[in-house]
This record gives sequence, C-alpha cells and structure tokens, in this order.
Amino acid sequence: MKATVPITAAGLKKACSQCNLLELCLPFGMDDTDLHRLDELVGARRKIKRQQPLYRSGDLFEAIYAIRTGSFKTDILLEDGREQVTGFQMTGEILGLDGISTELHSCNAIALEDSEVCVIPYAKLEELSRTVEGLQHQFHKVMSREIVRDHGVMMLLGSMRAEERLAAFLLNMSQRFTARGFSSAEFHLRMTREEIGSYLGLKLETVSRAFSRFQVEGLVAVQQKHIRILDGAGLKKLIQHHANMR
Amino acid sequence: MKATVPITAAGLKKACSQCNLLELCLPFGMDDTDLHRLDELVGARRKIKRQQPLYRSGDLFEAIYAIRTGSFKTDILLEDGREQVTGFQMTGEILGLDGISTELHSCNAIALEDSEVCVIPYAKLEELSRTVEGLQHQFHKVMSREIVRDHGVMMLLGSMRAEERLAAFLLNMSQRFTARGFSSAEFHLRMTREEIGSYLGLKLETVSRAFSRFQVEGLVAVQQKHIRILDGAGLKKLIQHHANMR
DNA sequence: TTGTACCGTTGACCCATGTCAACCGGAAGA
DNA sequence: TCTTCCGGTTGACATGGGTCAACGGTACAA
Repeated sequence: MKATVPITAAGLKKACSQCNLLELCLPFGMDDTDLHRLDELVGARRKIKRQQPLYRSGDLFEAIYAIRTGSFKTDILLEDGREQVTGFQMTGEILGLDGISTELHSCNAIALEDSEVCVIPYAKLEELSRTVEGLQHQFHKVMSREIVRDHGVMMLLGSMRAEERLAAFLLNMSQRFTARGFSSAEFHLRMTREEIGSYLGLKLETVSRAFSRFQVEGLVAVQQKHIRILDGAGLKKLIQHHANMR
Repeated sequence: MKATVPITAAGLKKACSQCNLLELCLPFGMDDTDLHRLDELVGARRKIKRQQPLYRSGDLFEAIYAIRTGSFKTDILLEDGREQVTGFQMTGEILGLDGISTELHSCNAIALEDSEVCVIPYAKLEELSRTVEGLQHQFHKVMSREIVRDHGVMMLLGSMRAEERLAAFLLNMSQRFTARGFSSAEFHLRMTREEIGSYLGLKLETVSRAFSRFQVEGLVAVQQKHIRILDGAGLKKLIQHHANMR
C-alpha cells in the first residue's frame, strides 16, 4: 500500500547543518560540532502527496520524520468509523514518536498538502544519541514537548466550551506560523472544518458557527480557509474569563 | 511549600534489581548486567502523604519518579479555577516526564493515597542511558507509551459519549490492576467522582449517573469506590457499537 | 467512639452542541 | 473553459449532559 512512495534518495549531505529549519527542528540548541555529526543521521527525503499517508496505524515503525515542507495531520480511527484527529504538524516538527513504544505505529499521518519529510532511521538515532549528548537531550525534549502538548489538548477537550476551543486553536496556529516567520495575524489553514472539529471534539457545523460568531464580533475575518486575526487579545480573553464552566 | 518532605535517603542498594515491580517499571526488558547498573541510578525514596504534591506546576525539574507504592493523579489548573486531570498513575508507572521539555514541571502530581516513589535524578538517567543501551531504549519506550496513552485519552474526550468514556475508564483500570496481580473484576478506586469526571471531561453528577445506569443494567456492582465488574464484555460492546455518534 | 465534613446519589430543569436538511460558492479536474 | 462535487454556511429542531438543589451515607479526625 505504501510501496511505491518516491524516495528522493540523495547523497545530499549537510542535511541538517544547512537546513533553515534548524531552530524549529530536532537540532535546536546543538552546537556546531554536534550539528555536523547529525548530517549522517538523515537517510533520505520522502515526498508525500496531499491526502496520502506518510505512515498508517499498524505499520512497522522504523524511522521518525522531520517535516521539511508542507503539513500533516495525525489521527486514530475507531472500528465504527469515528475519527479523532490527534494533532496537526507543521514544518520542523517531528512525526512518528508514537511508534517507539510498540514498534508499530499507533496512528495515521496524512499529508494536508504536498509535503516533504526527512527520514530519520530510529536505530541510527538511538545509536548517535549515545555519543552526541546534545542530540540525546534534544530528542528527549522533543518527546516531552509532545507530552505537554497532548496535555494541553486534553485541557481543551475536557474543560473548554466550543468557542474557547476554537479560540485556543487559532491562537496556537498563529503562534506557530509566527515561529516560522509568517504573519501571526493572517494565515491559511490547510485543514477542513471537519478536521478542525475532530481535533477539537466538535462537529463541523459547530466549528463553522463559531467562526461566524467570531467574525460578527470582529475578532477574526474568515474567508474559507483564509484567517485574519483582528483582535488576538479578545480571543485570549475568551479563553480565560469563561470561569466556572464545565 | 514542598520543603519539609521526608527523604528516606537510604544506602538501600539493589533498588531496581530486587524490586518486585520490575516488569512494570523502567527496567522492563533489561538483562541482568544492565539491571545491576541501574541500581546506581535510583537516588533515594520519597514518601508522599495522601493529597500532598510530589511536584507542582512550575517546580524546577530535576528528576523523574517511579511509583513504588500508592497512586497519583496529575492535573493542570487554569487561572479561572478549572481543573483538568490528565492522568492517574499506579505502581511501576513513571511520573515527571512533562518536565523535560522546559526544565519546569508543567502539571501537578498529587498522591491519591499515602505513597512512595523512587527518585531518579534526570541528569544521571541521561548519563547512564548513554552507556546502557537497554536503559536508553526502555526509557524511550516509556515516553512513547505516554504519548500513545494521551492520544487514547484524546479519543475518549473528543469522540465518545459519557457512558462510553466511563466504560473505557473502567476497562483500563481493570487491565492495569490485572497487570499488578490484583483481581481484574473487583477493585477499589482511589479517586473521587469529581476527579474521574475531570479526567473524562464530565461533571461528577454525570459520572455518578452513568455508574448507576451500569448498575441497573447489570454491568457492574458499584458501592462507592468499590467496583465489581460483572460483564466486561458488555462494557466493551458499549464502546464499540455506538457507531456514528459525534 | 462520636461528630462532622466530604462524597456520592438523585431529581427537575435548561442550554450548548449535535442532528438533519437545504443551499451556495469555489477549487480541482476534464 | 466548463462542470462537478466537495467544503462551508445557515436554519430548525432534538437531546445529552450540565446546573442547581436536596438529601443521605461514610470515612476520617478528634
């Protein structure tokens, strides 16, 4: 099923040390000497077409992936067809950490647009991180950050109301676009209302209505997937001042 | 605030290699030689009284903890007072992984009963796992398992109805008691209805009502915190066959 | 052992969000 | 360029779970 995926093999050395995603990705905080040793780590790049899976639940786990271009969603499917989107990933972020525990992937990673990832063979990563302290430390931080992020989502899902969830989602996206050098106020969402809804534990109609209400209240300008944040402070207030609900 | 916590310092060597929680805890799957090297890792034990924090959000991160006896909850507090319980932990499970990313803890860990933990200084753990492959690998698995578990909770919170959530919770508890050599059918919950509710994204009344309904339907016998599972298969069906909801 | 505060249960009512349905516009493919 | 279909919006209505309140039992502290 995932057989004929193009591997742009590549003797392209200097994978990490010359990558402009440095500050966002695995090598963050590593010094120059360590950094150059990282170059041997990245095996190949892989291009994934929009809507195609990078890996699927049940696939053998062999590598983690760093997103070079594009974006992904990860989701879990229940037997009865229900889907839960567990996250959206942007450039520089790491995919596949779920596979380490059982050596099988436990979720699907689907490209939201044509994308490219760096393949980081896991065995190599463990080996190299035994001698390169900076890598070891950074890798642990990446995993821990994922855990903290997930706890934040649990907070969203467990204790916030529809509008608060959407506000938190928009602020989070804005912040991540900013970190990548894009506008914090204006951006293009790559996912559908349904995918946002699944992520936030809401139906797509509820997401759509919340967007409309935000628009009416002058908090954001929404045109399909194009979002312009007009009052970020207002969005923040929405999250904080809804005391004693749920 | 956490100043006067008793540290049962201890020259008690053989911390891990003689611990009966071996199969559940960090050393799982490590061979004898590696195991003995682990003994140097566990610095001290620490006793925590019921309702007391092992650590709090914002505390400096220095160590992770393995639960020797007792149990804990982890939670996040929002400024406005809302609480989200992000997990319940039992013997052999690891606490504190959230702290690695920022070197500050990002949640509170509160003892649900008088408990004891093994303190594993993080710097030492990183150092040792650079030479002990088995430890490195096992530690990564523990972190990854936490990520997978969190995704499961997101599934609960995002796509399941109240009774499904509670059924999933009970089955999960049952399975974890079984793994510890206790009855899978009869156990004592250490947390309140409110804490269960917070974890499952429900109000305590809803949890209580769901328990009552399960009782009426002959799925479980509930007497306060004492739970007897009468029809585990029935609980499983509840989760799976509620197709096309949410 | 006794007292008490907390925890759990239950009922009545209400509201946020889900459900179902109709319609519209734009992006992708022919 | 044309066509089609998917994604998004909006309305009307249904309902699961939240809210508020009363009460009873139990486990913990003194």
